Amino acid sequence: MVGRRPTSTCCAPLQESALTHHAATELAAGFAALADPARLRLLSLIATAPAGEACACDLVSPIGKSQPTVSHHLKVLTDAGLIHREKRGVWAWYRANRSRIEELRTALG
Amino acid sequence: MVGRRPTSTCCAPLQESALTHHAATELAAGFAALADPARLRLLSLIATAPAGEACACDLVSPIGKSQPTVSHHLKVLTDAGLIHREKRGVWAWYRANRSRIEELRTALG
DNA sequence: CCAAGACATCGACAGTTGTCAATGTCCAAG
DNA sequence: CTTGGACATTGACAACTGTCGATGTCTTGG
Repeated sequence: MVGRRPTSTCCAPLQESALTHHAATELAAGFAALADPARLRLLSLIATAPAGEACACDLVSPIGKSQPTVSHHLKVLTDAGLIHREKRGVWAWYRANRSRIEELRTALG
Repeated sequence: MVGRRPTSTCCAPLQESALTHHAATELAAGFAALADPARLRLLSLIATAPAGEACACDLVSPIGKSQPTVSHHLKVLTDAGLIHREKRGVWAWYRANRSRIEELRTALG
């Protein structure tokens, strides 16, 4: 009953085979980024934004937290690979990384 | 815009509409339970166990943590609704709550 | 009733995390 | 060059989390 999993992507669905220590760590990091209400709302705001991208300047007031705090959460999401940041002029534009989200979704399959 | 979310489940997919504060909090609690390698491995061990259930006595050594620590993680998963606990005699048997897992999976859709 | 085993709970401690005010950095407009 | 605005980074602090040893609570077998 040792693990037999395709190391192709990050990890096989939870309900198909037991996770290795490494795969579990990788997955947990992803879910940790989702484990905060403010970040979930940021991600949903970005994912549902027109043209698929949102300016940081439009993300502060809806969240109801300070600008540094929102900036921090955006960094956490970025580091986890869930969103992508692009600086254009003075503004920072964010878009959702659908494949990374799908990766985590698949793990729950 | 407080809106129509299907009160049947917890919340609409992230990429379809912005999350309310309440829905985000509810979802975040679920993902927080998944945000630890040990808990992900426990969940995968339980979900892939024969007959769909696993005895706590078989979950300690694979995880490589102490018995109280494993017990703690099982409680976190239980409180988050991801697994269900049933005491039979001296042993505690756990089974995965597929619908709760599916709920979180749907949110990532 | 007693002893042993399975599991949960407690208490303590270190490490991590969310938050904000203050400050830094970069860009654009004058 | 100077100013103002948009974000990021830093520092500090309280709150939370993972971990373990010790201990408590049941249940079963004798």
